[in-house]
Amino acid sequence: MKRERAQVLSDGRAPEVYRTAAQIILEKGYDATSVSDIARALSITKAGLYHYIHGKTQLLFDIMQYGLDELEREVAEPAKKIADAESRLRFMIAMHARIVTRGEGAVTILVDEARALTAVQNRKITQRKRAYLDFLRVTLEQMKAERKLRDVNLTVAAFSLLGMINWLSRWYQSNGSLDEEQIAEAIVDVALNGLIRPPVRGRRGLQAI
Amino acid sequence: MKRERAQVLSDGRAPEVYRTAAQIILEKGYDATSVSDIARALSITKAGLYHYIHGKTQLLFDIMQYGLDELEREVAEPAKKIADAESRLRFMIAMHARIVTRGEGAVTILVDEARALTAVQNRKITQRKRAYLDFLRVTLEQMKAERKLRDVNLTVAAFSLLGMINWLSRWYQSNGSLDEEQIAEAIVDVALNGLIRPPVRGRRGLQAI
DNA sequence: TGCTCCCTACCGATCGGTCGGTAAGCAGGA
DNA sequence: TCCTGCTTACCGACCGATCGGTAGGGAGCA
Repeated sequence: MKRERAQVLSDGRAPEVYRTAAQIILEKGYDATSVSDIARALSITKAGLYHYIHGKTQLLFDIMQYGLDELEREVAEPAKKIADAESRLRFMIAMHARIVTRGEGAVTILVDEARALTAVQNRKITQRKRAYLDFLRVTLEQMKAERKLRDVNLTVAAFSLLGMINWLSRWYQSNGSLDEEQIAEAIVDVALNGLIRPPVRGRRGLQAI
Repeated sequence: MKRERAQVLSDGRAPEVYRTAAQIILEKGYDATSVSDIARALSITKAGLYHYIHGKTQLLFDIMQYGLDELEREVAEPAKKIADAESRLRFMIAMHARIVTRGEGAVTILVDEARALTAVQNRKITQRKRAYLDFLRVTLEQMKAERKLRDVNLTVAAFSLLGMINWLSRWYQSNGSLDEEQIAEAIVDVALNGLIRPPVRGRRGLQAI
């Protein structure tokens, strides 16, 4: 009888369930989030929530897999179509940063909550993470071969990039003075060109002559 | 009568308690660490541990305060004696990175577990964190005034530095191929000079004439 | 009828924390 | 030297609360 609150063209609440769970875990952290918290946010009971999920760690695992799906779909796959290594790197940094600032949560959860997984789950996630890191490294190696890179340690370089990007989730606020696009550009700029002016090799004015 | 197991010049186990707690929280995360876990590692009971601590969150708070003490004592205070802004920045990045790779835990816990604090505790910690960030910013501003900085957003710059440094705790392994000193130098180099070669402004050889 | 979706009611385990109590040591007066 | 008084450093037992998870049932739609 009651037809109120009818889901328009609903094909089930499953997506809503996972989106909501990701949001709450993003805010409070996985351990501090109880299954009841998630259920409450969905206005159902805990037992009702278990209709959609298969355990708390499985839920976390699924969210992380989705985060990796996002990275592959929106960063890695499109990047593979960019032949020039430097352009590809710029794209990857900017796009990855955009996903983090977008604030959907899955990618941030992916990097912050790995400890809560079971050993088996962790192995699968770590493997996919490594593939992403390797792809980033390959791009850096290609740039090195093209003599476009300074003489930097590639491991430090790759992790520094990821550090800058992942750290975004700790300080970026969507209502702040910088929008997502400015942040993405600024991060690319800082990562590639560094903070200080390159030492001047000859005066600029003279060179212009 | 029994004199065995005499603590040589012991002034109590309190330091050991806090060091051990920090190590375990660093490994497992605050929420996943139970008070019993810490007690077990110290070979005392939970009730016995409560002789030394005043609650779980107070323990976390104290560890974080110690982390901030470390940063102030080993980074900020010495840095204040360095007049040149660029030298000061290099010192701060390198020293901060060394504290993280040293692996004592307090500084890493400081940045990773803020959510678990009470509102009052969080305010105090946040205030001290902000003071550290402001000091970093002032140094960047000074460099900007000296025209030593490229035209970068200072907020993005400061947080990118912290991101690179704090991310170290996620990937640095003390038995890896890079030692703490190499990492510190590499991070400074990447942060200040970036990844790519500066665009060549006129050929070197010609300029030498 | 069977399936989806959600409920009430409940479980065992574990959590942070507290209780009363105690063994050992030390300081000082007689 | 022995006794008293107090402190430090712990322990076993227990508490209420909360956790993740489950059994079984019911309403509504196909």
